[in-house]
Amino acid sequence: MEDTGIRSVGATMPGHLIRRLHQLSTSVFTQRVREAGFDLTPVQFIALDALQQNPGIDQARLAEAIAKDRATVGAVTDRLVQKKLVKRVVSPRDKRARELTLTGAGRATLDALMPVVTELQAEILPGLTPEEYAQFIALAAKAARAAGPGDAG
Amino acid sequence: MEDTGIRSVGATMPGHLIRRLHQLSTSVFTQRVREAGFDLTPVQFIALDALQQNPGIDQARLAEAIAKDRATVGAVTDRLVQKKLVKRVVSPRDKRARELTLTGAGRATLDALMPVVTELQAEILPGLTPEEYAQFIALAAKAARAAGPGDAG
DNA sequence: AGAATTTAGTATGTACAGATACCAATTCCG
DNA sequence: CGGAATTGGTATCTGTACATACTAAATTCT
Repeated sequence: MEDTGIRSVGATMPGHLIRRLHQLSTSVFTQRVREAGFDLTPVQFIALDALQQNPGIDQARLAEAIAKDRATVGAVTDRLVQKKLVKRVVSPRDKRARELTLTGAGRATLDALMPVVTELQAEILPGLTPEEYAQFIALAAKAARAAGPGDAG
Repeated sequence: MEDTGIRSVGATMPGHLIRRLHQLSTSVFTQRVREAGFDLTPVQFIALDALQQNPGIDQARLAEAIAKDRATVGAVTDRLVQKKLVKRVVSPRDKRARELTLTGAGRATLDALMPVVTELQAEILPGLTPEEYAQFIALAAKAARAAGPGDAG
């Protein structure tokens, strides 16, 4: 790669840095998961994880757990149902709600992917020492916690 | 908000934390900018900033500067041209390329927004002390630099 | 010069992500 | 109990974001 003289932008802007890390994280995840023989996005994975930890919750509850809005979760759920990783049934207690559970395939996918995802996490923040990595996680978690669960809507 | 017993997910996963911060950052930016009387997304702002620093570059060069792919930059540029913040002309040297420059309105928008954006940055990482904030920026910048400019495409 | 490769931009398709609006079902409250 | 407010889900719209594939133009290599 030759030097084009183009200066990259936003090197000290937190928003831009976070956006960069976000796309890096997504691309590493998608690539490694595909190499493992699966076709699953980060959000789909997080949703499966949330459903394993909270079986039978409805879409609004899932949205809360993974910090997305209802419309997004509806679309993500559509894809997971279509891939037969999640079962969606109308709640007998509340006809508006749809209760979500992992299918056998969903559980199997999550089990197979968990070690892959654990291993890929270091790649998401390349060039950091283990101490720096831990520090970054701690700071990010603190900021995310301070932001609260309901801020993004 | 009452406790529903739903556990949130991914509290130690860097990818999920980064995704959370990304949405927080976007929502803070959009809200503050709208309050200032403008209708501009974070990516559109970064693009304007890049064009001010590198007037006359083409879309591929802009994509490189802001770390997006050509297709995305094409769409973003469409909107900036439509808003009359950017002028797009076919390069006389290379008939494939389109040279981009800020219009007067583009420069004015950038000037008006710069202090707003500077001020809003602290809000993107709430609950961090100034030292922690600086630390986070340093770590994020280090990781982004290690990732390299061409990794996400 | 001519063929092969690379590069710029666009088109299309998929997938988040939030805003808004809407319907249906439920809960709240008088 | 019955009207009002809330809640769950969907539909639509805008805007990233990337993959792939395609055209046209430029560059490279023989």
